[in-house]
Amino acid sequence: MTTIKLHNTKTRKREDFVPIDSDNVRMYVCGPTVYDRAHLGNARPVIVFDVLYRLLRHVYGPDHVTYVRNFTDVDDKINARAAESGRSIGEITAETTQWFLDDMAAVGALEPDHMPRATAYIPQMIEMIEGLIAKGHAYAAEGHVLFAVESYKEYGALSGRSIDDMIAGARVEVAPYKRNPMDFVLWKPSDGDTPGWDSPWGRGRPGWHIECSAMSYELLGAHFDIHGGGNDLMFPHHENEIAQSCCAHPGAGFANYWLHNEMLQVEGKKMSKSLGNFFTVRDLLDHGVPGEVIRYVMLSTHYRKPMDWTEKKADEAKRKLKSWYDLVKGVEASKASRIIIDNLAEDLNTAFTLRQLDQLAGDIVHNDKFDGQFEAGVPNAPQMARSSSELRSEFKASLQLLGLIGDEVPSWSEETAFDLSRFQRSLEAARSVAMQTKDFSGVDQIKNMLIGAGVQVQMSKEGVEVIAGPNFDPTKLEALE
RNA sequence: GGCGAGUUGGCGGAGUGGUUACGCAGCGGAUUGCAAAUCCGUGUACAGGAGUUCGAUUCUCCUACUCGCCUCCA
Repeated sequence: MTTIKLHNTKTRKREDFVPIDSDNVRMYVCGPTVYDRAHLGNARPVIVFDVLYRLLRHVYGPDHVTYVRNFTDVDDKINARAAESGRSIGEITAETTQWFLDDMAAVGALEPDHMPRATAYIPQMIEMIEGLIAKGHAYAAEGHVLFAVESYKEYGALSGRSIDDMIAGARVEVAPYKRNPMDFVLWKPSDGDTPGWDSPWGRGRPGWHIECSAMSYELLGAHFDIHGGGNDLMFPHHENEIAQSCCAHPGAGFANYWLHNEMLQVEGKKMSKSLGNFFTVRDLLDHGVPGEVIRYVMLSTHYRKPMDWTEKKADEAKRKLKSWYDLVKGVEASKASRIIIDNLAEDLNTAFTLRQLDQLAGDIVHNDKFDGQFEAGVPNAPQMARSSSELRSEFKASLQLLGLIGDEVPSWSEETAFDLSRFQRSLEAARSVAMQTKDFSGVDQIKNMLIGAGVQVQMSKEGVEVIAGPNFDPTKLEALE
């Protein structure tokens, strides 16, 4: 069996992944707060952990992996959005949740086995909070319930901070009811305009971190294998999750492996609303960047390195994917290549995996030249180790494992339906005349106009081929008529 | 201020204690009326300094620089 190696943030080392129960490998990834379209940065953890999910399923079997990714549908950002738009909270979260699912499906992400919504787990959160109070890890004050960070001596271990360090440069909300400035909210009171639930501390709503602790416990238990998310969540979110979960279920262990993806940048700069280089996955899709291209670009950088989104990368990815898809049209997938699995098992080395795929593609092209010739008795033909069709099936399965293709080649990669045949005929006619007269000026004129319209013109001894290129513009051809 | 990641050829981006992935671009060639496409060939790069070592781009330390998180945001 393949040994997967993962970089564990908890130990800051690359470790062999050993599941608690190989019949049920359990992974929790922090999902979105549903108040708006997912931006490109949101897609990175989704794609990264989707690759891990696919790899785990491949290694342990599809029925032996449980992947949970939540929707946080109670949050002050949502409340603010509702207030400013006049729409109901339920309407906003339902719409945004569906957007997220649609957009993530477009970038090839499988749906997790469970996608719990925070509002469906309020009783479990209240129960957990009550338990924390009972054990002396939390206290109620002025309608709030706060987690007492000093009650948990491991607090800060994941992100490598001490409570004292953090207080020094603290940007924490100072509140008179906090025993320690780092104490964070488990429950807070709601007024008449904010959503709230009845609780032992009055009508209120949960703080940001408790939902993940409650839902992971409910769906995966007190001890599970992998917990993932963006590295911006490391502190405070994951730190607080650990504090809550480990104090609520002492000795259980919570998550064994913590994985964090690095942040995304755009053209070398941080993507942020204030810098104006902020865009959503939907923006890209609507501007003709296919989901597979987004995915390819994401996978071309290792997940623990900052990834720079550039248009150039997207263009290159598109070209590369097109050439790959050409090789697997109508091909039935077999088993993914060993070398692809092995590279993914090395802490998800997707960048190297893409290079290996390209190698496979090259092998297929090379193989095609001699395929079957030896068997057919062609003189001097080399015997190929494997047939081209075998290689293609393996290649397709490898692409599928990475989520870069489904059953069919994506339609965007097919050529334009625009009929170019009459241009081809006139070019052919002009060329055959020119071959006699040796005056190619007329041929070149037609050719250049076609090229100007984004058409790829290929002339050889066998004939003339015209193919719509990536920047094909039919309107420019009309001037030719 | 605290925490963390990184610095590899024109660009992107792997990897390794000793034999210089790979992609794109470029260059040379084959091919072509010319091109395109394709194919063949071609690149001695690892921030700076010190140390460990027979030998370091790869390990250790220091310096410089870049980036991110601790705020909206993953």
